[in-house]
Amino acid sequence: MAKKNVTIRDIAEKAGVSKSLVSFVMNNSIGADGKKRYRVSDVTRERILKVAAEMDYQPNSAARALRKGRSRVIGAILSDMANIFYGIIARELENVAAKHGYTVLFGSTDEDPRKFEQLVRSFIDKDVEGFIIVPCEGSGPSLQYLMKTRYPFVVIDRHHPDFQIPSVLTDNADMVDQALRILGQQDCRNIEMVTYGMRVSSMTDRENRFRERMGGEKAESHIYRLPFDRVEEEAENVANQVAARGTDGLILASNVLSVAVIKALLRRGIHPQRDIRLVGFDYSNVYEVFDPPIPYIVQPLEDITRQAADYLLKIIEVKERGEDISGMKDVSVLKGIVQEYK
Amino acid sequence: MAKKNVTIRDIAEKAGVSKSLVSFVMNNSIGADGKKRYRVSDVTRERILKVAAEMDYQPNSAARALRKGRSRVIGAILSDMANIFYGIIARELENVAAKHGYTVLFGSTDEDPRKFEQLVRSFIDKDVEGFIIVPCEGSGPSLQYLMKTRYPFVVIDRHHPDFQIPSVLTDNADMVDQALRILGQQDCRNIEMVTYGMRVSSMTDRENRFRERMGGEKAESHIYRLPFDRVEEEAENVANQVAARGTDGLILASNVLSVAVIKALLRRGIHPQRDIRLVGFDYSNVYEVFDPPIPYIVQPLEDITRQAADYLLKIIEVKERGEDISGMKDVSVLKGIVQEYK
DNA sequence: CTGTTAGCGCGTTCAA
DNA sequence: TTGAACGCGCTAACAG
Repeated sequence: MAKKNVTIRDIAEKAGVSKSLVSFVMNNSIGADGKKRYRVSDVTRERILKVAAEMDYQPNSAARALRKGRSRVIGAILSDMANIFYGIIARELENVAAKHGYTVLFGSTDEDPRKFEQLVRSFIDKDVEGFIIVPCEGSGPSLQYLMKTRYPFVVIDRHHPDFQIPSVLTDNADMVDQALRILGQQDCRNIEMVTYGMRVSSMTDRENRFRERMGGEKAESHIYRLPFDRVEEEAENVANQVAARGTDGLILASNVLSVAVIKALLRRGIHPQRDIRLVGFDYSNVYEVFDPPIPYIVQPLEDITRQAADYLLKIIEVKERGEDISGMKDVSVLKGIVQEYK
Repeated sequence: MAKKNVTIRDIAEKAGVSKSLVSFVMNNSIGADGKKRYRVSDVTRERILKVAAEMDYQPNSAARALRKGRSRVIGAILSDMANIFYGIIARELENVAAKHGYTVLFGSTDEDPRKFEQLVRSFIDKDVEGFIIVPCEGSGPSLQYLMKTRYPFVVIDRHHPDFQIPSVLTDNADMVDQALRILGQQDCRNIEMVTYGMRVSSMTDRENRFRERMGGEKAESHIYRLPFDRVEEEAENVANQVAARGTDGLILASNVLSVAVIKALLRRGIHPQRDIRLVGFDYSNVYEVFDPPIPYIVQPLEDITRQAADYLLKIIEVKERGEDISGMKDVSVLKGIVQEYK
C-alpha cells in the first residue's frame, strides 16, 4: 500500500553515512574491472552494500537519467514485430543491448510514414539515446529530422537513396543472382519475380538486378508488385498469371510474399516444385515442407543486427564525449546466405 | 555538435514568462478533454505554444518521471519475441499501450527463470509502472517478489498453480476437446499428443484433458514431451514412434512443435493428412499448405492481450490513487478459436 | 585516504 | 502569473 521506494537517502541514514558515499559505493561496486579506485574503506563499503541489499534498494533511473543525461535506452523502429523477420532482429537487438546495459523500445511502422514519425516522436519523448531503424517509404523527412538534430541512428535492411547515413545492409543484387542461378540449374525458361509495391531499396535493388539479368525493360512485365497491405488478394492474381503464362520459375522476394503466393498456387492446383520451381527470400517454415524443399536466401540478420547495434553504441559514445558525429556514416554490406538442397 | 536540448526555461525566456507558466501550458494543451481550466490568457498561451513549436521543444521525460513518479512505460516479459505467437502479442500490446500514452519494453526469457529474473530487475531498474507477463517454469519466486513489492502485473497464457494472480487465459481443456472432436470425426483410433516438457499450465492443462478423455493413466504413454531447447532432435523420435505404433491422429500442442514434427514426419515419408491426421495449436503458415489443410486451434491472442493490458492499466491507476491493489486478482478465461475446413 | 557538503539537472506544483 | 521548493542520484570541491 505505502509505496515506500527506498532511496539513496534511506540507506545513508540506516548505514549512518552520507548520501554521497552511498552513491559512490553503488557506482563503483558494479563492475570491479581493473583499477578500482574506491575512496571508501572496505568496512563501510560492506556495511552500505549490506544495508542496500537488505532494503532491496533499486536506484531510481529517472533521477540518474536526469542527472547524467543518459537513459540507457535505445529505440528500434521496425516494420512489423509480428513478422519473424523482425522478430529475429528484435531478439538479437535485445541481447546486444542487454550486454551493454541498455534496454530497447520497439515499434512497428506497418510501412506507414505517419506511424514512423509518431514512433520517432514517442521514442525521443522517452529520451532514447539512439535508434536502430528500418526506414519505410516516405520516412525521409523523419530521417532528416534525426540527422539535423544529431540523433545517433543506424539503418538496417534498406538504404535511403537520397542521403548517406550509417547503414548495415545485404547485397540484394547478389541474392538475386543466386536465385537465378538456382532456377537456371533447374532449367527454368520462364522466370518471374514477386516483390512489394512499396519502393524501398531491399525491393528495388532486387528488381533492378532481376531486370538487368533478364534483358532490361522487357523483363518489366515479369515483375509482380503486390501492395503491402493487400498481399493475400493480389497473390491470387499472381497465381492466375503464372498459370496462364506457363511460368516455370518464380522468385518470391520476401517470406510474406512466399507464403501468400504458395497458398494461392495450391488453391489453383499448381503444386510448388512439381509444377513450378520457386526460390524464396527470408526465413519461413513453409519452404521445407515441400518436396524437394524450396530453396531460399536469407540475410544474415543476426550479424546485421549485431553490427548495427555495435555501431550505434559506438556513435553514442563518441557523441557523449562531445566529439563530432557527422563523419560516422559507414555503410556495411553483407552477403546473403543461400539455403539449398543437394 | 552543441547538443543544445531545449528546456522549459529556454522557452520561458524567449516568451518572456516564467517556467511555471510554460509548464502549465504544456500540460493543459495536450488533451483538452472536458473541462479545460486553463488559468492562462489565450494570448500568452498561444505565444508560448508558438515559441515551443519554433524551438522544437521536447520535454525531458526523465525530469517529468522523476517529479511525477511515473514513467509511462510498462514491461512485457515474454518467452521468445522471434516466435510469431509472441510477436502478435507484442504488436497488440504496442497498440494498446500507445493509445494510452505508454511505451513498452519487451524481453524474452527463453523459458529460463534466470533470464526471467534478470528481466524483472532490468525493467524495474528502468522504472516500469507494471508488467505483462508470460510466466515460465521456475518463475514463482520472481512473481512472489513482484506481489510482495506491490508491483502491478497481469499474467497471460499461463497461470501459476501456487498463487492467485491477475490473469487472462484461454480454456486449454476445451481446446483439446475440440481437437479430439476433429480427429474423432475423421475416425482416428490411435490418437497421441505432443507437448513441451516444461511444466507450464498451458501444456499441463492440455495434457490433463487429453489424459482424462483418453482413459486416464494408460494414456500417459501417448503423450510426447519434448524439451523446449531440443524440439528439433526429439521430433525425430516422435516420428519414429508414430510410425511404429500406427498412430493415426496427432495433436500438436504448439506451433513450434507442429513445424518440427511435420518436418520429421515428412523426412520419414509420412505425409501429413494423407498418412496421419493432425491438429495443430497456434498460428503457423505451414498448416494451410497441406491437402486437406491441417486444422488448428488458436488462442484469441489480440483479445487476451487487450484485456490484459487494459486491466494492467486499471491496476496502475488504482495504485496511483493510493488505493489498495491487493484485491485486484481477476482471472479471465477466454475460448479458443477453431480453424477447420469443411 | 576517508568521508561530507552543496548544488545541479528539469519539469511540476503549491503557496503567494 | 510567479518564485521557490521538490524529486533523487551524481559529482566537484573540500574537510578531517
